[in-house]
Amino acid sequence: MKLSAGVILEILNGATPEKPVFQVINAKKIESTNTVDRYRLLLSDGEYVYSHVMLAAQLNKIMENNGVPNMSVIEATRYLCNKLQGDKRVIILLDLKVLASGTEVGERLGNPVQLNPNSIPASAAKPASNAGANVQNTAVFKPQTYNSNNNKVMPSGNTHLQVNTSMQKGSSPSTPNSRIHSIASLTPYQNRWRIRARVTMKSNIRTWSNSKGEGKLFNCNLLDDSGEIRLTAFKEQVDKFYDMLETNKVYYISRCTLKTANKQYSNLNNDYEMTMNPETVIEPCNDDSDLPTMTFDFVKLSELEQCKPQSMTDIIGVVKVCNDLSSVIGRQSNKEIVKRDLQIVDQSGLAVSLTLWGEDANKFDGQGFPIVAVKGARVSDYNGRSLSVSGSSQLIVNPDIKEAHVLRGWFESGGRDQSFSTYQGEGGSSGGQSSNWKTFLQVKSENLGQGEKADYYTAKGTVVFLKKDNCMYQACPTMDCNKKVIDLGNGQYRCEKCNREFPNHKWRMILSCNVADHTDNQWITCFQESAEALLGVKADELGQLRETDEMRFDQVMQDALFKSYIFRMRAKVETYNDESRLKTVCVTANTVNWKEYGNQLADQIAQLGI
DNA sequence: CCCCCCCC
Repeated sequence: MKLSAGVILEILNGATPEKPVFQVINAKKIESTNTVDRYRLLLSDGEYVYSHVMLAAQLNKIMENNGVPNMSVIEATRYLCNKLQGDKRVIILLDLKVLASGTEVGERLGNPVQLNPNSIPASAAKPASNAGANVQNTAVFKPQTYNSNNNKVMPSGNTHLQVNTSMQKGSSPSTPNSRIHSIASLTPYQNRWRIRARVTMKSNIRTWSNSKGEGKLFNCNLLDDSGEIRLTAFKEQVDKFYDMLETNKVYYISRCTLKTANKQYSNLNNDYEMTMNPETVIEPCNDDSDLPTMTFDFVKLSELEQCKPQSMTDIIGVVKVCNDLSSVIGRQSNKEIVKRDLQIVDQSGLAVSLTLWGEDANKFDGQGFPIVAVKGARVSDYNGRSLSVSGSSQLIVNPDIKEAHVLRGWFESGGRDQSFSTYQGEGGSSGGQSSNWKTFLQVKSENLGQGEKADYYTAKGTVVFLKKDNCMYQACPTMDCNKKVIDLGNGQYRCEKCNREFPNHKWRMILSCNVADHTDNQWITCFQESAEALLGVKADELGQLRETDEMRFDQVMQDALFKSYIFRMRAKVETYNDESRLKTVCVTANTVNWKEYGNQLADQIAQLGI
């Protein structure tokens, strides 16, 4: 009996060969309370064994009549391969024919090896997959485990996270609750499982309030030697389990709700995540010495280029520069936040900025070139690429793991003296500043400003239109108060914000103008300084002109047209009266430095790679 | 059911 050797890989890579022949190594009933039960198969093609295989529900009858005993050789008359979130693929058998019963075959055919669903090798038929995909799964450093309790690096036997204990050992329905499942084997299609896992991260309790309601929650990350998963508790379950769950301790956990993880918010290597429900059972486990305490999926600093901005990734580096504490005012929170910028380096020859916030920043000691590992660092495209330790990140200083020792060895034996390259904003040199050069067409086609945060970009543009109506107003003369004043007519001007009258006012500008480049045009708003730069006149002087010499005022507006500048812009969609539109504020407008701009163009041309 | 994690 001949299996279609290699056919699993072909199917997973998009091919649809006719009537492939497989061996069913094992079948397991996945019971469901809210839909029909399904069967999950461990399928072999003689070369590979694949575990993400489901049987269409209409074939359940065959299974129930024991029509496909283990080791049966089957022909898949009809089948399909579905892509799930995270590029996972599941093969679904729609129709099958038993060519030889397992009772006759009796053994595995060939010497198939388990295929890791997280990293399916390409076959000749592999279609182009999406570029820029999360590179975490292809990190060059293998995930390692270590045990912080005894500070010994444990042997890394856990690099393959696909091990599915329940499938490999077969099901034992007589004791469904006593057997321990591996985290990697959990799917939303099972409802009877129990894991034994270590809490590697526990968040604070957070509250929320939005249009859908309000409540409180916390998450924690769970780890066993097969993989990791995020667990979230809401409301009642927060009260029930928050104190009980402690970081670094091990628990038996069962009866949580599994759902597909939103990769945007999770840095864990799991397609699913768990939510506690009223049935959830958690018991402490004291014998925890065998479980790993932390896994990393390190990405080299030179590989950050392939990480999408706003994604999370695990990184490790030597702190070459530790800057002093500083603080910023959060744009949305409007509160002062303490931060510290580090510059970290690794063997890949890159130096990247890593920002610590709050307590992490406060207590960080940069003496002696410490090594920092961050699980779930946020990647941003500021200055090309930079990193930030976010709330769900875990920062570990001088971790006792193999990668850290290798890094230390490299740094001490010459690494510290080598020169490092840095990421640049698009277009290369711009005095170390993030430039992010865009044409106005790119601004539109790339949907700049459509995200949660404002987008900054640089563009060369020519002023083609100025709205002179309402381009300036009489403002409160108090420093830092730019509130429009009310002309009381008696020579007094009232500021509602400062709640007082003044004998004078200052002039403030809000200049709407249209700027164009060779691709498109853009309406922008220029406030005081940038408006003065475009008009070549101070606001107070222009205000005088407007009141005393309208001809010359108009002339100033006229003269400002058709001049070119390098604009620094902040773009953000704003919603007003249910209508949302892109608002672009000019941060600075500088006269064109032609030598610099020429170099800039030359860089862009070079990047075309012609 | 959250998903904010900040700045240039």
